[in-house]
Amino acid sequence: MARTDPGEQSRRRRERILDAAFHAFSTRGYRDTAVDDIAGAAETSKGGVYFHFPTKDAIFRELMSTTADKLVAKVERAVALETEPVARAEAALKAVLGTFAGHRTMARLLFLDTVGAGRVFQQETNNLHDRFSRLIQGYLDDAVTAAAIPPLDTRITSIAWFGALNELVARWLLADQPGPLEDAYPALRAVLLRSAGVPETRIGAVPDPAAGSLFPEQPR
Amino acid sequence: MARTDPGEQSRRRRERILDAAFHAFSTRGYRDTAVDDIAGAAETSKGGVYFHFPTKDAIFRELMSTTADKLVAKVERAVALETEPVARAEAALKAVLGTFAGHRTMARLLFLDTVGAGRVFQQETNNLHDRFSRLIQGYLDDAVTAAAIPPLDTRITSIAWFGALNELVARWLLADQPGPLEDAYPALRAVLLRSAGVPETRIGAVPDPAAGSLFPEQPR
Amino acid sequence: MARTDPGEQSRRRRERILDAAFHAFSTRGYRDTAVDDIAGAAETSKGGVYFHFPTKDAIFRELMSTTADKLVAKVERAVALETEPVARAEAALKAVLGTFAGHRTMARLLFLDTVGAGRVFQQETNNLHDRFSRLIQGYLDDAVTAAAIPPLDTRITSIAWFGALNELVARWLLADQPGPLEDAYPALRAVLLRSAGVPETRIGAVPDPAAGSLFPEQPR
Amino acid sequence: MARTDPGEQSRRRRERILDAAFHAFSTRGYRDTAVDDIAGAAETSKGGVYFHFPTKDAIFRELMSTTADKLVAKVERAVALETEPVARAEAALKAVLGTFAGHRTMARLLFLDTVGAGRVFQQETNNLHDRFSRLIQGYLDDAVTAAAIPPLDTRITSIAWFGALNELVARWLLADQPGPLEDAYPALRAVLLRSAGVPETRIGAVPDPAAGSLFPEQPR
DNA sequence: AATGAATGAGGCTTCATTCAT
DNA sequence: GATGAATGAAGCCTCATTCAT
Repeated sequence: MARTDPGEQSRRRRERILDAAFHAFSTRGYRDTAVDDIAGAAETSKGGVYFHFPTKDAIFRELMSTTADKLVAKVERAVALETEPVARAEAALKAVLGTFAGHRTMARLLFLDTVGAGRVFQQETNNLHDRFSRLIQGYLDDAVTAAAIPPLDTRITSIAWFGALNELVARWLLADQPGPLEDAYPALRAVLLRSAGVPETRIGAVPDPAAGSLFPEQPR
Repeated sequence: MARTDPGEQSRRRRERILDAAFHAFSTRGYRDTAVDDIAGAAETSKGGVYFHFPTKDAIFRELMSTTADKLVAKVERAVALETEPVARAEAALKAVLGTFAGHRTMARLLFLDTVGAGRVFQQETNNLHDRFSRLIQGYLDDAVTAAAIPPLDTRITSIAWFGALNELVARWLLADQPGPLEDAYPALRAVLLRSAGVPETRIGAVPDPAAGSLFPEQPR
Repeated sequence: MARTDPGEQSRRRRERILDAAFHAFSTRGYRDTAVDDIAGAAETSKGGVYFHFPTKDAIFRELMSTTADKLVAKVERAVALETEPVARAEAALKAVLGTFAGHRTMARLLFLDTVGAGRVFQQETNNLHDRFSRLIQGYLDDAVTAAAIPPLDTRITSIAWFGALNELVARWLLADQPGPLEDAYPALRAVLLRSAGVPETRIGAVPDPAAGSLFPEQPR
Repeated sequence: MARTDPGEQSRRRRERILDAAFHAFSTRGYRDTAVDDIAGAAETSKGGVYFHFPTKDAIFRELMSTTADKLVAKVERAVALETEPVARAEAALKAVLGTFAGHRTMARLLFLDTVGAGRVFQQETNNLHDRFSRLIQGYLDDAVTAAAIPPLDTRITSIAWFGALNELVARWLLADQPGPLEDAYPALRAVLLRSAGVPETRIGAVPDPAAGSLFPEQPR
């Protein structure tokens, strides 16, 4: 009689809660999001939320890790299309930037609120950042091995890359009326490739962006 | 005959409160620090805190801005000792890293908890990061003008620099048993200078650090 | 099969809170009643109170208006039983006095604490008093139209009536060991009817009260 | 050397505090006036206030009684100028109304905030109202004795008079844009004299006021 | 599975009063 | 006499979590 498995509906409800939480956390931050808000947005009740998740922070944690999973997968798919080491690094960079450009709230969740959630989540944050920087480090190591770039401290370099990316996205998120995030790509690419010692010839010319397009100067 | 000005003691108490708040915010974060905690640590009462400050976030704001002031002043003093553009940038970098190395909690306050404080402070955070990245941008612009480095997008580059620095410090703060922060300096210096197009000859050789000294691999 | 509607119990609890608040406000006044007191008296918790009402003053407001509603309804029912204008006015008077006599605390809430609640409620108070005096004014206007009383300033007269009533009740409330409130009815009736120009013959003889029965002289 | 008695200055300061308190209590009410507010307005410090008065409510009490004293004295002076009983009552009425008309804040203090101050002051209020109604009662008793009015329950009547007066003043205070209080005098006089059985001939014609002049109907 | 109601610890802020200087 | 600083008891409200139905 049932058109859907038993449990199918439950799974759907669970998903609705996650979506609602995702949106709420991204918008208002962890501390400023009440479980009631999530329940309301998911069109269920507080009790309903607690049926599917043991605590508020379990929701947050799950969101953090699945979101990161998605992003990592996306990066890996993009990287797999390239073979040349530097091109692979570029692909990773582009994938990340492109994803955030299209999913402002995802960026917000991953990059802005991790600490905001409080000390409980610092380990979580640590893991997340670690995961990403090690992903980058892997590509850099490959490039070193392939002699595409000189030997260098790939640990520090990958941290620097990730930090640079992070900061750029964060500032873009907080800016009043930012231009498209992708506008920053050429300049960022140049900065990062240079920092890893990629030869200038490989980098090529950097097109001059419409000055100030990404972060218009606000009169203030 | 009074050994202390009138108000001298009051000022001292105010300072004690700020110190206590500084430590508490740095350790536990804004949201997880109760005014009672601050009062207790400052050996006064809640009412005493409220005599000196109108609200909890006024304390936070004052701390943020004076701490930033101190750091900026320190950087400017260090930079003033150098004349050659790249050397100036290096001095700035070293000053920041050195300061944080010696004041772990200051770093924590400025770099980790800004967002944690909640959306009220995002503007504050924005200002802070902006201030620092523009400081860096100034030095980069000078270097471009002096032809010490090729023309480049100094806005993006300075954001990248700040982000790289930020991330490095943050990871150092969150690491379990990190080595001295200064150990990271040579590698970071190389990465950043390269990213700005400083010629390889000017950068010189990067000493090989004791592998993994800064972030010892944790079995996990 | 449930013996009680869903929500029935909730409504009961809500009512219990209102009752408790009513009693507390009437006894100690708005400012001197803590939400904790209300919760305690309603055998629930502070949180329970806040589940049913958004703020403390929402409770007060609801109490004010429903109490006034009840009283107005009572007066209107009593008045409807009479047709002759002066008799209607008398009925109204008697209904109010009788209600207060039986519900000391209701009187207290409506008449003593309105201002005590603070300036926020002055508008509320204004409305309440206005409502009552206009009710009276209506009856007086009818009486004028029916030529039962001479033309007069019914606005001022109704205010005077309400004030007289108010003061009498207030003094009765505050007196140490007052006699029954109804004892004051004959004299008050005479005073008010006379004030509206009702002919002496219609008023009739005023029975001599046991001297001082309402407000026994206190040695002091 | 001193041009003023010792203590003269102190007395002046005390007076300044009372004035400031008077204004503050009248404007914001007892509970919403902080001792700091009083100190500030009196251009002294909190400690200064506590040098002159033991507690906040002592200030209030003193203000209440001296203000009442002044008003009583004024009434008695006005009454003393008349000999005929009804005229004396009229004089009292006129004096009170006239005083309030000129001292809106005094009225506010005496009539609006007495209960607002909380239960501590209910006795105080009781005394105040009692004092006034007995003053009136005295004049009514004289009038009865002089056979200017028929025998009646002067206690209840005086309470009614006071209540009527009180309510009229209160509504005038709370009205948005009330006309001059004195405009209400003729009608109020008529109401009250009639209520005490003063013959219609003695009352005379009541001039028709500009309709609604005292309480303009507000569209709402 | 879901709901709404209840709980109670904890947070920020206010303010009358006290007191050392 | 006066001042500013300090105290601490309340007060209102929020919210993660639990639970009976």
